Amino acid sequence: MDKKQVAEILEEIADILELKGEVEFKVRAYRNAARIIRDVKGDLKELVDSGDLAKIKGIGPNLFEKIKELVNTGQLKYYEELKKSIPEGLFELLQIRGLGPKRIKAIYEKLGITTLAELEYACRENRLLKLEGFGKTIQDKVLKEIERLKRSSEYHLISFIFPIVKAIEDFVNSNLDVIDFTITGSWRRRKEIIRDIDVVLNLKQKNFNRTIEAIQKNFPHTKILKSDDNFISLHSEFGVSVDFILSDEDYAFKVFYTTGSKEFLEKFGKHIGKLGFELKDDGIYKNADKIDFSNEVEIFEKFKMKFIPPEIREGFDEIELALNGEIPELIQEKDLLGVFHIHSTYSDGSDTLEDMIAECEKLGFKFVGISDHSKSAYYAGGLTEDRLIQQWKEIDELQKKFKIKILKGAEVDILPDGSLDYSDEILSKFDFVIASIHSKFRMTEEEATNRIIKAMQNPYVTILGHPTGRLLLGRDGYPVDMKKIIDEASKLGVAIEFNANPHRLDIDWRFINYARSKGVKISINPDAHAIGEIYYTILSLGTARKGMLTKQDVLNAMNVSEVQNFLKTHRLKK
DNA sequence: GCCGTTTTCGGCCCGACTGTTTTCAGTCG
Repeated sequence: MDKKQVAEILEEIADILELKGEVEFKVRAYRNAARIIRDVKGDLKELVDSGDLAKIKGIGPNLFEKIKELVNTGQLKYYEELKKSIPEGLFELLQIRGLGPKRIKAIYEKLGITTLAELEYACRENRLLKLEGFGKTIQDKVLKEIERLKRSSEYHLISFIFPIVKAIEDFVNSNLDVIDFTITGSWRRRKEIIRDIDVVLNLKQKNFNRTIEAIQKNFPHTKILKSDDNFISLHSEFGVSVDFILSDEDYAFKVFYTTGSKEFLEKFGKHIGKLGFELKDDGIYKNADKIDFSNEVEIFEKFKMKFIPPEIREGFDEIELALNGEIPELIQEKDLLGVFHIHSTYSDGSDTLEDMIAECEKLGFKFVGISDHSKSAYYAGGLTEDRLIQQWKEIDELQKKFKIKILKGAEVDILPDGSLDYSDEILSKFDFVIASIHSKFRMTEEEATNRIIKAMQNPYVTILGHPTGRLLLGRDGYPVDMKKIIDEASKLGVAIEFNANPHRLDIDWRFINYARSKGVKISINPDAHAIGEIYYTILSLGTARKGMLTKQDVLNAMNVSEVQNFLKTHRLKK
């Protein structure tokens, strides 16, 4: 182990000690030692062997022994033990400028936050404001910093990719002379997390150099990673890799092929192989002849398949369905008639009830379901019964002002024993109730599943909120037997939320098709804490479509009277 | 953690800056 590596470990020990609240002078001793090791002249191993290292001011007996162990064995027991004593994710938080060990310690101890994604989510819910010594400025700064850090990591949330996609579309439209272009890859398939962006270009003049020039002119901080005659890969200043794929007559094929997924293409290739065709990475062949396609639909038609929407090209049973003409009509933006799961300043939202409602009306929705947190969610300023009554009064007043139908609801905490955070008497007064878990995540699968099922059995619960509690790129959800929960929801007539917040996208789309096969309604909910978040409903629709959702499967694709009817009969049923 | 010694434990760098709070705490360099 060389000087640099040893110094880094000593620094890390100092970080951990600081996070653990050790006396600052001990921490300083480690930092000091790290600097000494980094700067010391001569070979470190010789200095250890001769004992000369111990003579340097700042290296006492204790540090000398630790450095000796590192140099000789390549590891350090003390360090390994120390690392285990705090959550790994806390190290990431140290990268945030403006957050030192003291503040991270507070965030960890008071809010239980251990990862960047959790911290970001907490900021968006204004939970940092609740901590002593924290204010809006720090919270905003933290958010900005997290945004920066996220750019350097490998995978990205769709809310991060979306504006980049927009920027690329604008760039292509105004700078390149194209016949057509498509952003393909996992973005087109609306995967829940995305690594890079693929753009297939069909240029009027196949001028490769001019394309590169235009890119460099518009994005001066962009680095071209590699390029050849029909491929430009760059690390964009957005912090994500973008590949431009230049096409010719093979535009349709390239769109098809780069959309993927790998699993879908494999199955597709296997199928057409049986028919005497071959799928290669540059085209579809019959014997030695490449087949021309003028658009993607033709590719499917050629093999007697119904068009498979990109979102469901994941290598499950979509090819069989397409061959049988059984691809369902997937839900579209225009089908969404309302939104549930809207927070306001009554609990942890940033915008007032009136502003949230006004925005929903502006977006063309016919109904809006208000659902602030329940009383136990103290971290989110959950509503006591008194405040609830106040909110209902305000809603009644606002209803006179707005055309959009306002539904009174709540996001009620499912307590650890599966009971709910309001009495049945209170619950009966809501138009709808979303039940979600926000506390005590550490459970076995059986415990979590039973906790949720018990909550769903309450006659007033209409929607199960974010069923696993996962935060994408942040933390795994609590383990649940999702099929069992869906079966139970089916029996009880409870709808399940597809939480459209890009951090969640929970229920996972992989279970949606099963839910719809059981007749369980899915509610596509923005879980909005600010007016700008209501659009999550639209942004995440594509990921919901991956579960083959149709209009008939979606609770908020019903009109107002249908929804009211659903809510009413649901209670009678139980 | 280390240092320095009045050899047994008290002291260990600090000012600028920022944000929160209204006199101070935390971070950074």
